[in-house]
Amino acid sequence: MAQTRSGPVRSEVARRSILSAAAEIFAERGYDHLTIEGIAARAGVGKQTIYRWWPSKSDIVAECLLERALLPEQLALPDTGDIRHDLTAWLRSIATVVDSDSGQPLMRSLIAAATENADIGRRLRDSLADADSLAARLRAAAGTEPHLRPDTPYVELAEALVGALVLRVLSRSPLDDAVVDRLVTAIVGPARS
Amino acid sequence: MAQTRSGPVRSEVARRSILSAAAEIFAERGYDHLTIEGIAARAGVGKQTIYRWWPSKSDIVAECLLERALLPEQLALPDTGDIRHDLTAWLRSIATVVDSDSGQPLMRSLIAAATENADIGRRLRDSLADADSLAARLRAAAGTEPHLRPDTPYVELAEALVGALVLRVLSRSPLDDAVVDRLVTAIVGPARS
Amino acid sequence: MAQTRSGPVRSEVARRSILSAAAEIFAERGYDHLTIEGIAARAGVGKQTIYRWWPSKSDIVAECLLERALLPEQLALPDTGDIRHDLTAWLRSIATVVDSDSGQPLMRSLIAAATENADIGRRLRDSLADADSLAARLRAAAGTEPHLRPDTPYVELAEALVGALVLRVLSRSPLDDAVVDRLVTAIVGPARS
Amino acid sequence: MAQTRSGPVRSEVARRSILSAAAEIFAERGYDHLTIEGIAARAGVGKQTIYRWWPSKSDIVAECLLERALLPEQLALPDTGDIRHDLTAWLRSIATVVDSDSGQPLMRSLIAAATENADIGRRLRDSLADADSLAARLRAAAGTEPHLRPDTPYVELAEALVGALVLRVLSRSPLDDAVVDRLVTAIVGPARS
DNA sequence: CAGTAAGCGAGACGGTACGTCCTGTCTTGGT
DNA sequence: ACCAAGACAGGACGTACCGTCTCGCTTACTG
Repeated sequence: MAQTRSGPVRSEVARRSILSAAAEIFAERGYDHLTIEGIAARAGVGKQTIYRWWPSKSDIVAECLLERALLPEQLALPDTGDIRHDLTAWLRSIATVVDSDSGQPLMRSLIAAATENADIGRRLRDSLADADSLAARLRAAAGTEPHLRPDTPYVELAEALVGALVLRVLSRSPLDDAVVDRLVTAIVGPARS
Repeated sequence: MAQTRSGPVRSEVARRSILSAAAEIFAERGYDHLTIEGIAARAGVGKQTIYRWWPSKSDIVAECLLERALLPEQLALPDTGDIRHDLTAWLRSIATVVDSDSGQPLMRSLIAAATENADIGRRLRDSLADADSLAARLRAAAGTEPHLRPDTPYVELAEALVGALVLRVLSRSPLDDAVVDRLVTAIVGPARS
Repeated sequence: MAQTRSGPVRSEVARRSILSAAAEIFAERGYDHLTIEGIAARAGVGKQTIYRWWPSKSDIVAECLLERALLPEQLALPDTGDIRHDLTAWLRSIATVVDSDSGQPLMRSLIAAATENADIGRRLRDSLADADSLAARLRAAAGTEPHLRPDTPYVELAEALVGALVLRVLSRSPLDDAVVDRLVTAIVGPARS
Repeated sequence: MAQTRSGPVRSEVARRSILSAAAEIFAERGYDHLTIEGIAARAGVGKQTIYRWWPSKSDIVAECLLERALLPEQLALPDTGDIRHDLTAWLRSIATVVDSDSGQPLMRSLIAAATENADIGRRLRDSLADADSLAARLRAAAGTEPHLRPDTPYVELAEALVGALVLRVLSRSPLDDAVVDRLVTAIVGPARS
């Protein structure tokens, strides 16, 4: 049986204050204006309490993502049975988030954080394109879409779609409806006439 | 007639020293260890000379990219006529660069720089997927690959491929041969039996 | 001929602000509440400007002493020709300073600073017992005081007197008139009947 | 009748570990590198155990002095009947301690501690010049030394001698044989021809 | 001989200050 | 006018300690 040390235990209050403060500052001012001192001040916490539990600010951001404190929730891929329609709707809802005044910097901040922290990178990929949603839907559509076949590498295809979004964020290209349509076409093939 | 200003003009020597110094430090230590003071010191230049001509360090990096001082050159898409073979070869040569010890951090640094500077983001996209190479080759292959049709949105397809690479870099996923094959399949369709 | 470097020169304004701020805080709160950050804040100066010119806070205090920013001025040994009377008057004026509410901590702070910085120690000794005043007066009195002879080691005798003061400060013993008289007697011998 | 509390009494083991650890660190690294956390760690003791029994680190040092854990023992004033010889021998033995590599910092550390704690100051004075040794010997010599008379204020004279030592430590002046001789002469008068 | 209250080790906590690094602006003297 | 050099005010870094506060344990007195 494991020997547990005695003494005080990690303060859940402090932990949550830190994550909330970090998420707030991140959303308000972006990743590179997110500082340990700022988090500590807003959370009402000593810096050491942060350094005790997280090795770097990117790890705090990663934990914020885990706690769903950073990204809006309405990004789930809908399921009407029509993959083309669902993808279009999903990309458009993403577009409204990403192309908003606050969304662009937020996404860029997330990508910046991902360059320092692999977990954030993976979460960025998975939270959009995880096996249970995007790739799975693509596989499920193999029967109805001639462009998609049973041996299509769905995971890579999903990744490519998400990657296209990332690239548009990085190049500040707008994600308007025409682009959404072309992206859907590029991935699932042209619409049947 | 306009009064032309007197005094010396911009020193080309200083400009090139600065870009070289920046490129070296960037390659050696990454974007976030790249500092104005470090550049000035290595370039043997006053800080003011840097601030006089560039508004931020990301703009210096952007100009380094323009001068081809940062990225290796062998990334041109080959052209044997076989799009599938060419893409595979191209991706593998990218993989050797990107999966090397120095390549991973360098790519992540570039992405980090892109989050601060739209030009870098665009250049990242275009230098890999510009209209004259990747997208053009995809369009040209429309005749031979059944998966690619005249109305396929090549630009977005090319972007998706590059985006997939970016996403793999961010998530530190290796880019081995099997992944390359699947990516090619995802983009240009399954190989004909 | 010496090659002088170009570039900006040390700011006299900053230097004086720092010394004033340090002297104020020292007088108000004592040596161990004197912090580099506190000095910088009150002086309206960056910390680096302090560290650029002084290796430690004790050196700032030493320079304050040099600039006569710390100790009151009325401590000069009077000269009426009567060494016994002059010493008594001088010690009493020191006593009023040292035994005041602010004087005790101030002297202790100076001693604390002296433990970190030999210059302060020497200045503490000399500013009270330097060759031109105390020791010189003792020597000059050799003719009139039987206790003092030409071969009396005046410097050490002066040092012993000052040392007695330091020791009283360290032990928080009051320096009342009776003690002053006994000290004078101990140093220059009993009064002639 | 008072309600006597129950529970364990103060741990003598802990008390001694703390004092030993404090004395060791004090001797090795000086008063300002002596920290409560360092003492606790070396003593294998919780910080609270220290704070429970001592209000500040200077009080720990004071108690170390009481337990004779800090100062070497050989500083007793010898007694051969010849006050001049005894004083000289005593001062020289102090000089070998004080002018050694470790002695100088140790004495300065003690003085630093004394600035925070009156007990240490008094002990510094008394442990060298207490009524039963130095002052008493001076009084006893009143018969044989013409410089010393029955009404000489011995206590202050002893204090002055010790103070001279303190001042030399503060100003980092060496305490060589010539200085010792002059100090003795200053205190007990010139040697008889 | 339980109950219970204090001492103990460990160490998390909110803080303060440290000394360093870098930012972007400015000043100086040289070319 | 431009440059190399670098001082300046300021902000953040990551570390060291402070003194207080839990924790779970052991110990010794008390009813």
